[in-house]
Amino acid sequence: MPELPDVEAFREVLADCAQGRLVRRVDVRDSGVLNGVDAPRLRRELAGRRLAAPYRHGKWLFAPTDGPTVLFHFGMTGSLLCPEPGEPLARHDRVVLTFADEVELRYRDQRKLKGLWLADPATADRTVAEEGPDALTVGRKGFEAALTGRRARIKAVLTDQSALAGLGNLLADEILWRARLHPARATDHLSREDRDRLHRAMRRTLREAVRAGRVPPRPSWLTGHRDGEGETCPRCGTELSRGRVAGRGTVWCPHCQPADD
DNA sequence: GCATATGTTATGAA
DNA sequence: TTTCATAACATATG
Repeated sequence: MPELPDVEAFREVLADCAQGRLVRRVDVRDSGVLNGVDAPRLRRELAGRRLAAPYRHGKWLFAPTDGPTVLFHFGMTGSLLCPEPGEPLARHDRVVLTFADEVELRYRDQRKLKGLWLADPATADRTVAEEGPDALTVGRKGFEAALTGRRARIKAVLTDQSALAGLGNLLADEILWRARLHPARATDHLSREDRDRLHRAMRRTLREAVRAGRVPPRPSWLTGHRDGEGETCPRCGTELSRGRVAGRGTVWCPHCQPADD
């Protein structure tokens, strides 16, 4: 599930649920989601700490405390929730933080492809530095720099976190559809106007998706037509094409997004 | 059993 | 050097 808009929603969960509170208990129910830290050390290092303001870069979520910083990456199936008191534990609730007033924060994850890290603030900064600029806030110049020198197919570049941070498979398809660019177009063959359209489409798509807390599968969006046979383009009615681009399942409109380069 | 799935990463080939 | 496909990770669903 998680791409930038989802992670942004998890940041809000963290801010509402945990910011300013003291950690009372750390319950690691499946240490398979811990990276570079074991359950006893996580417990030791977090117990008694106070959560500061969380921040996000790309698909990474950072939860600084008055000690170490907790890093979250949600992989394909992770989520963060602040359940009502008494909400029974779900099968995939892997880590539960309980705060001083019994408020709970749960990291839930079916597939355990990623998970939690514990880092000092400098290491957290290094994680950010390894990525491209955040897709939600990058301006036209930063976007230009992210594409410059890249010859890969545009979808591969958009989803390459070291070029631009935050876009995943659904968002890349949605943005390219809005910008009327075929996902397999060579990045270095795009015109300035193509890149302008692409940046504008990215901004609009991200703003709306962040507002929705996800990439919304609305009928007016491409994402609303990914599943099922014979789906048609919500803009022109042409039957959508499906294939594999940059190793991922890809949907595009053969009429709105011509392949020629 | 097979294919698919919104994540990243290592590997070997082109 | 860059890019690509592929497999792998762990699990669920159709």
